[in-house]
Amino acid sequence: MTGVRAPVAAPRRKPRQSRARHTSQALQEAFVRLLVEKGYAAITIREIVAVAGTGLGSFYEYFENKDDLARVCLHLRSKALLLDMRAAVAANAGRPWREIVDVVIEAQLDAHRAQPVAWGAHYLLERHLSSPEAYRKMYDRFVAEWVGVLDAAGDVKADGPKKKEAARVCQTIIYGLVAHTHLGTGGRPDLQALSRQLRDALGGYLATVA
Amino acid sequence: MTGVRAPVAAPRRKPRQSRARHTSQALQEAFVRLLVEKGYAAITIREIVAVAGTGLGSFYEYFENKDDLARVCLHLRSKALLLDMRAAVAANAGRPWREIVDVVIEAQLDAHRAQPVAWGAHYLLERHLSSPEAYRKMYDRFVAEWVGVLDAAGDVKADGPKKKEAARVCQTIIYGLVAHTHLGTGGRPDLQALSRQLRDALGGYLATVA
Amino acid sequence: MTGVRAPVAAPRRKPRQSRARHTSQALQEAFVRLLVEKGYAAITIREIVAVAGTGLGSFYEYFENKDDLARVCLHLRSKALLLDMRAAVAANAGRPWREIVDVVIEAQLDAHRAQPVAWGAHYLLERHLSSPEAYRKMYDRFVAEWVGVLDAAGDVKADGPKKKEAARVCQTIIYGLVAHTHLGTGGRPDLQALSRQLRDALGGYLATVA
Amino acid sequence: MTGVRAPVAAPRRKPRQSRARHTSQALQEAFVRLLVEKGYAAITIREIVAVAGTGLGSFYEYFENKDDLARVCLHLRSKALLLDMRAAVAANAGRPWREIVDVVIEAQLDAHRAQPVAWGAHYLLERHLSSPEAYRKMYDRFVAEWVGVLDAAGDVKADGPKKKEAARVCQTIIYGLVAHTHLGTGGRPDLQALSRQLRDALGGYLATVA
DNA sequence: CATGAATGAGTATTCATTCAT
DNA sequence: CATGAATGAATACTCATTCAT
Repeated sequence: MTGVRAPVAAPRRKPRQSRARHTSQALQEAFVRLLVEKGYAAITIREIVAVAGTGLGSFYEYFENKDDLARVCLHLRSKALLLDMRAAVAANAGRPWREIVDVVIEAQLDAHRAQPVAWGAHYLLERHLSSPEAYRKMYDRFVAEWVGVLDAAGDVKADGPKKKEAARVCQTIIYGLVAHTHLGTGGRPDLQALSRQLRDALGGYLATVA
Repeated sequence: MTGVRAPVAAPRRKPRQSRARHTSQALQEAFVRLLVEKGYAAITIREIVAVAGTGLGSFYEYFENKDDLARVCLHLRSKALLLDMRAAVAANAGRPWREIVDVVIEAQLDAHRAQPVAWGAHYLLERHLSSPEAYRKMYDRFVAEWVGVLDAAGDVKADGPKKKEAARVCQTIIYGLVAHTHLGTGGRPDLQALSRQLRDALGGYLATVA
Repeated sequence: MTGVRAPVAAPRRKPRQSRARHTSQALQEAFVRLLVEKGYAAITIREIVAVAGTGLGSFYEYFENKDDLARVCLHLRSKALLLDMRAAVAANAGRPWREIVDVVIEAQLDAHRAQPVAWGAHYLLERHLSSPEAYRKMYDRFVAEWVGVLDAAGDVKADGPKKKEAARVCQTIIYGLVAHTHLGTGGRPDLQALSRQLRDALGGYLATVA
Repeated sequence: MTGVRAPVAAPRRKPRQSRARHTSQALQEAFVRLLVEKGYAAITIREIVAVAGTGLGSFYEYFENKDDLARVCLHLRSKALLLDMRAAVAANAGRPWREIVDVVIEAQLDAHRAQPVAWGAHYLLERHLSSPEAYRKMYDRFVAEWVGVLDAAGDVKADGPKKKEAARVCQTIIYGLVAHTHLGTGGRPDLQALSRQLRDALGGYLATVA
């Protein structure tokens, strides 16, 4: 130590666009690719930048560390799913719950159908990374979305607590089945069967508590 | 790893095992405690032995490394749960599925009721640690157990594939709800509500596909 | 480094130098400010340009690196002091040594009085930075100046070696007391007391060896 | 990030003796040797352990980092000097100040005579490393010692503030001359001349203010 | 002239693991 | 069987410096 710590504002800038977008994107893609190949713990920053084709320093220009990059990937993907779900619900508001749930199921499966491997990596990463807080936060976002789903249904008349519980259970069921299907099958999830199982499980549960 | 036994099979303890048993146990307990406090990645071997009150070298007398210790903890706990489940089913073979499922639910909840914090740590650990292979293996064991559950029911007559699918969905639902309840609530899971949710979800699903 | 001049020699400023002068000046001032706040080792180029409000690349337009900037700051300041000292001596040549020494003391203290904080930073920097060579070089310049001081006195008649030794001791005493006063007191040096101490110490020493 | 920060006591042990003493000693000696050879900033931890003949990890077993090691070296050496000084004064209490000052000068010079190169490194290191706080602290310790010197003299009767000022000036003079002699001459300080200069400077100053 | 995104050389530091006692 | 000092492989990360715009 040579001097006195003092209140000098620590500057930290984030690049804005174009080139930035490209580099950051490349790093994210490299990361996901490596994630599938060798698992989170085994990935080094040097590998990520090697695969991304950027310099080592560039990594730190865009992300704090490996966890930060992972969190960004996780967040972007689940946010997109959330939006898909919301859009599907909005387009079908007022219809009976059975139809709306079907619509939500299909919306989610469509998203997963497009990139099954990436989703596999996503669920893997999520299991590995989440602190309890991050886990809860993400979960709550989806539960809130499910409350919206039930609200949108024309034939659901449950009070607040009941509805929230049902939303939580629905989210747990769909998340469990979808995640398990993508985790348990190495890259070739049977989305046909998954669709049926989801309908049976969610339909059965909601029919019971409705 | 010699000297470690699942808590159900109580062997005659030879005097010389006594200290060994004690040390291994202490290490496991220290590990679980640290797991809850700071998360898997942040735990070092040095900390484990410090908390356990043993020497650094002793750790390596009992475990290969941190992962090994984690795997042992994970394995012992889930094996015990599996045995509880099996025993409950065996004692109620032939009864209708709704009753047997209730029995299974209660068996699992009893186990969780006894050590809610430890189970929270268990689910945390499992999320963090599992490689896809380990995950599948563990899952398959439980699915097989659920096939047994359905077999034991007097009123289930589904063919093999159908039955296996149902077993998988049941396992996913119960695992998802139980794990989420223990992860999402910081140490104070509402097992009352969980019990009801499980009955509704499993009952609803099975009623649908029965 | 072109465009930088010691404050005493005021050259005609060509328009095109204006911005350059400004940028270089801003960098120096930012550096000195940071030096006081957090110490040499902790300062990064990025911080300097952030505080100076210039671009990162601009730093390298004016300085080779951090050491270069430091050396420039150090050199400018001590050169100015040297010139002040010389001017004071020249204006009082021929008078008895006691008076001339008083004049030199006052000249130095005047310079320090004007910017006590900057001088604190200067001594800090000097301690940190100087290689033995740089240290010796700077010291020799001041010792030579002190030889001039003794030469200018009408009542000193010592031979070369004796005179050089006396000059060295004088420089060491004045440097030590002034530097210590600025280093040891956080920004509020008691220059009144320092003046008295310098007169006593230098006067006492020279009276002894005269 | 994988978990929750929590209040688990961070264990840090320090080896005690024998082997410990040896390793720590070797590291200190290697450091001093490198310090003379290439200067503080250029030294890497890897070099230190290479010269010391220990493993890389061992360095961190005994020191926090390079600064920590430097501080320890600095502290040990100046503490030893302080003790020498004190002992010399104690053995001559009551005698006139001129004699006691001579004794102190000789005590310090004896210490420096024994290891002129190491003392050169010491002054170099001190200049490089000291934060203002560390600087002040060390200085104050020596000033307090000088108060003791003046107290021990049979013929000094100054009041507190006056005495403290005189002590500070004496310390500054002796420190300045000794340090400069060791810094300015590459390893071959003329301690004969230094002794004379110290007597003249301290004697002259004290005679003036006495 | 000014800028700041990109770069990677260079090091500190951690922490699992060994093995002599 | 237990211990903990010694070890060094493995990596994260910083920050000076460049150069295309």
